[in-house]
Amino acid sequence: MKKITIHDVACAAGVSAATVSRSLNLPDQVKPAVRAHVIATAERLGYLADGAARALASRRSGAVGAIVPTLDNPIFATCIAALQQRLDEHGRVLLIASSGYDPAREARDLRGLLERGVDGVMLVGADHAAAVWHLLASARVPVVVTWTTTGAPPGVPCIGFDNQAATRRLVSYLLDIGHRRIAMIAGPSPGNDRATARVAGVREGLARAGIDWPEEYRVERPYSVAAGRATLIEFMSMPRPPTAIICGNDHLAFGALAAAAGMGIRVPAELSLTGFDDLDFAAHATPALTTVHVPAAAMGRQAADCLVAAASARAGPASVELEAPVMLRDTTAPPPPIR
Amino acid sequence: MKKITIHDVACAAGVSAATVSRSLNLPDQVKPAVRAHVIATAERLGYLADGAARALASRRSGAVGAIVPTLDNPIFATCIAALQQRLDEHGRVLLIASSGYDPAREARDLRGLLERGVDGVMLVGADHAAAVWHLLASARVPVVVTWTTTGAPPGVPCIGFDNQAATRRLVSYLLDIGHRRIAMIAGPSPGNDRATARVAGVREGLARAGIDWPEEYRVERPYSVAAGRATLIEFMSMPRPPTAIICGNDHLAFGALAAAAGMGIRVPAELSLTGFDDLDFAAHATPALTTVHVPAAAMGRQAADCLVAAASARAGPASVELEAPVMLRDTTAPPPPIR
DNA sequence: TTGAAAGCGCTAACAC
DNA sequence: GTGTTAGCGCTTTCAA
Repeated sequence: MKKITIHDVACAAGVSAATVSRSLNLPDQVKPAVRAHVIATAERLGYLADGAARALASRRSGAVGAIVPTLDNPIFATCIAALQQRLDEHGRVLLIASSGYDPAREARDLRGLLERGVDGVMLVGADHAAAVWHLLASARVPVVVTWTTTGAPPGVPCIGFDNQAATRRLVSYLLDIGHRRIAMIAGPSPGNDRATARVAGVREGLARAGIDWPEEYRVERPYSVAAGRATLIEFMSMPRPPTAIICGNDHLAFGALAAAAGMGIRVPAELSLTGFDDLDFAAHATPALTTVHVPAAAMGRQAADCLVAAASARAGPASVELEAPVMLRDTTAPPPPIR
Repeated sequence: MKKITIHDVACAAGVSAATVSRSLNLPDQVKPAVRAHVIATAERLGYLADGAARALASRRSGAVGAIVPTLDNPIFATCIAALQQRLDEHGRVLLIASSGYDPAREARDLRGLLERGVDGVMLVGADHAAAVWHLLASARVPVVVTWTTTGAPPGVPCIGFDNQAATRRLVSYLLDIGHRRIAMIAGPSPGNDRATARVAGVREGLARAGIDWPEEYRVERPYSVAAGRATLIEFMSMPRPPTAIICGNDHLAFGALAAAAGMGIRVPAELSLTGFDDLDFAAHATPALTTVHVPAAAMGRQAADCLVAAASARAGPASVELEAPVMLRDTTAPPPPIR
């Protein structure tokens, strides 16, 4: 028993292949009775369309690609989950790749996606290898940049939020409640405009208040619980330790929180801690983590809509700026009185 | 400027299209000098192969599909991350779908993947709609079942672990340290053989010890932090509350942990709690969560290898049983003395 | 080792 | 509304 093609269905239904094709794809161009009969026949025969042939003839694949830094961080998984679900509703499938924060690998993976004929691509951040933009341009495939609102080439829509403003607000809040010695455990900046913007936000917030930000209060670490743990110990072992630590993401903050507990440092009474992402568990940590809520699911959904629109009509894809509110919870409080 | 095809490259390089194709796909069937020249020309022209045409002619797409219940649970995201990475190393791409634990949606999504011509499919669990197995069989596509070692149709390899044995071991441990009133917050059983097996493991462990398991000590809840929270309150409000609660996954356990804290119940002194999955944060919860380690990344990696092997050779794909060790941490201890 | 030619299964003009 | 006819861009026998 060999593969069933559109011809087999056509023969069995007593119509032409074109009519079968139309019954399936352009239902209202075919007489209802015929269409019903064709569809029933296709079903009876267990016909499964050949996507390759379809894509070759119609010049679109119905697939969308996405490249994220990693799927191991739930914040990206959440975005991808939403993207996938929305694409599914549009009858599209999702091709996914992860770069591991490596620009070269990203370019290579993008090539792979493009060769598979994706009708659109979602990227995280605006900072990518030149090859990425070249490939995208020469393949003439719609792109959407997420997680940021700035830095994308002209014509590329962004669906994101303002990373810099978010940490700036965090700093304002900490200053308001009395902190002056604020440190930051930032994420890796190479190829990561979000991490860079978050640092800039802290710097900006401090500068606006006329507060100096000593070099040693700012370190760059991989996004991991272990790094957060180790770095908190470093910070708190300084002769003049910070009273508040801003972490580049929630993983770092969880590590810092655990290390503080281990060192017997009470959070928030003795030390304030903030995260970034608002993962599911942030609200359930003990104490509950003050953090910035990243609208991951919303970005995924809107990216899907944007790409589907761009693929069908030439619906001028507009950029969207989403909210990234500070979630004040229980890891922040005024600093202890100065001794 | 239109799309560059293999013919353009052939012309520019002064060879035939066949030679270009071979230079790219079967490099050692072509004289090194010619090959080098062809590849350079392709590069210079910015040639990007058309996957649809390639797939149509060669009858394989280089894509693998995976359907997971949800990507929003990091345990599946971790598996997918590993699967994707390994496929990437093999030059394959990953098409991903999520069923939301809905068998009908799973069948529909599988159809979508199959129509896109995936060369293999990874499924979670062995309990699927009949349509799923039919589709797979008639499309003659290799499948691999993960997360379990039993229940798959003959000939379908499983790369998983023994869910039942895992919770049985958990129960043995709890019995050993003195617990007799053991409750369970199980996950939704419909279409979920893992959840069912985990309940069976608890039942078996208790039965082996000759201990009765009252109906009211076993409830089924959605896999969410909120459900864990609410259910713990229910359990602890019973006239005769359990001294230990086994949660169907870590999310439920986190919720239970938070609720216990809220109720002023000390864990593990007054109540023992266990999870299942061993998410990143399990080790960093306060107290650190005793749970079953699910080898999500290992399953993803091995599933990738299995599918790639099955697609190229007919390498009899073998089932693999992985370890799912109990991670004893700080949420379990002997029950309080009987008053 | 290379080239010529025949499709792969489907869609999209274009006729009828 | 439906059928006919060309390809879509590539791989792959088969000959040379």
